[in-house]
Amino acid sequence: MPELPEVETVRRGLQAQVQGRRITAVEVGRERTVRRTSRQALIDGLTGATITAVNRRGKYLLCPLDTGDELMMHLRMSGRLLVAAAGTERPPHTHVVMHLAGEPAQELWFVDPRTFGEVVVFDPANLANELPELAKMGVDPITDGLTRDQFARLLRTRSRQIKALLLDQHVVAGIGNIYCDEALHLAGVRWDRPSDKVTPREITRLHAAIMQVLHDAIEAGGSTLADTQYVGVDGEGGWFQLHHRVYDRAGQRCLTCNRANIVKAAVAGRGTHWCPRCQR
DNA sequence: AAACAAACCTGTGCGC
DNA sequence: TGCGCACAGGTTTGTT
Repeated sequence: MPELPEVETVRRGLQAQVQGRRITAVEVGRERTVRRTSRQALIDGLTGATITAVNRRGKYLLCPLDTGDELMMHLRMSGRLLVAAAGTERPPHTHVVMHLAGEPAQELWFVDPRTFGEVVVFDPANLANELPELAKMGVDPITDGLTRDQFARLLRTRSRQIKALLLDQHVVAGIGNIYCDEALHLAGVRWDRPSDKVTPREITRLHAAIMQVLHDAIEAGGSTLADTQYVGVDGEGGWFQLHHRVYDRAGQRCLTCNRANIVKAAVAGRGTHWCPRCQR
């Protein structure tokens, strides 16, 4: 579910609501959510700690603590982070609850029906051992910045289908299925083009498309689909889904050429949407 | 090395 | 209305 724009929206919400606050108590329901370490490790690592910042790299939320450790939260497919008044009835699948010091008395909930998401406290000095995939993460177009030439080099390094390369978090961090399809359509590039055969002009267009779609989606608060799985920390959804030009529009007329219909096919198990007329 | 399938789970939407 | 199946924003792992 949540890709870079959704996670960034959550990050901003957390920054406004929980940065600088101390965690007074922690409850862990389902242990699967803290499988990277353990229930006790999370409780010990967070109780009494103050969240000093809320950062993001790709789809990873990273909160440095005043203890020197860092809190990492990943929403995967169905995770949600919600800030609510202490004592409010919790939704089903609330697996972690952090009680926050200060007024008003509030709680931070990690809610996750499919339990693919995770929450862990780690030692940033030992990143390569404790979170190896984060240590090898690629460039985040928003957090790190991504220049057109830097992007061009990433495409030339290897020959892979462009969609697979864009989705590879070790190359570019944060792009998921929705924004990948949207960016490729904006740029007029088909998903199965070999990355090293994309022309310089197309690289320029694709780079601009990625930056634009991520930027616009962040401005719109992300995409909330019909199942309302994704929402910000206040429970409000985003509205970028209203601007989707290919995602979830299979069979509908392309909004760019107004002639062909959007096609959807399963590519490596992922739904892939494109316009056969606009994308070559 | 690249491409794919399956796996991890639960909820929803669709066709019958 | 009810039932069963296909499918879903992510990532890892194993197999061609």
